Amino acid sequence: MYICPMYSSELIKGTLKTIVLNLLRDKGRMYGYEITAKVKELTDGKIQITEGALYPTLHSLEKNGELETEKEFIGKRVRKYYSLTSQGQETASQKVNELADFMNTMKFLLDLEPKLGNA
Amino acid sequence: MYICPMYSSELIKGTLKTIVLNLLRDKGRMYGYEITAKVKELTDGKIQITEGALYPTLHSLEKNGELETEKEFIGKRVRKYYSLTSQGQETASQKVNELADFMNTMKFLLDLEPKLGNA
DNA sequence: AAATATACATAAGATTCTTAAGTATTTAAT
DNA sequence: ATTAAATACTTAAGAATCTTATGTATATTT
Repeated sequence: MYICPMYSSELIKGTLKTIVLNLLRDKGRMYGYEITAKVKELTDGKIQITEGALYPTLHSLEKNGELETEKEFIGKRVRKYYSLTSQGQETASQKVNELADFMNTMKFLLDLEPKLGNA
Repeated sequence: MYICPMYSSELIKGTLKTIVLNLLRDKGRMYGYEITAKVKELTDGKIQITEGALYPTLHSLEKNGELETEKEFIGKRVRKYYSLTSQGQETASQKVNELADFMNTMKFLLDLEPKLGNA
């Protein structure tokens, strides 16, 4: 079995929003730094979201009405907790379903199994 | 079961080279237009590679020594057949393995199954 | 005291796609 | 016969999204 130390960045591209939305759906609310740490932990370091990728994505999702934020002070330091809006809940479901479907298609395409009818 | 008409472009990004290399490994040699048609057919139209994406990718892979070409005339029209170099064979294997590993990781991450040890 | 971890933000540059336009031959439809 | 659609390739402008780097600041560990 092939073991990959870390995935090439092209693969992460396109799945980041889905990862974030799904994690927030599961955990309720999280802050940015926590998301990077959780993804790294859950994937044994194989997916490491950089801050330069994450924060603009979070801002974009918030601007688009998928996420809402609450600020909290931990001592003197600010934390921004993100959670899904109701629209974000729907988007999360759609994105996860689409990715699951895509992965099935890719599996078929890469295995090049004989094509069966859809009946 | 969710059915997707066509995947959002972010998902295709990052998998195009892998798709092309794998198809060429399976078919021996193909020309560009044939690749777009084959992928569309195999995926029921869910993955439609545009020419603006494919041709630059083929040129890039050739420039990088993964592919080699033969020109053939069909009547007065030129066709460029692409096939894998020995380096391309290796790259194809690596890319497919990496993508398979990535999909396993993503499946785990999206299902959020309880983490099991790797022992 | 210094190094590392926590926690955010953002800008410049790279990559890779979409969209569009261009060229030209061949086949199918009217 | 003429037109439209399919075949077949190329390339450029623009958009999206990531990497890399920098900046700021607090908290914890060595």
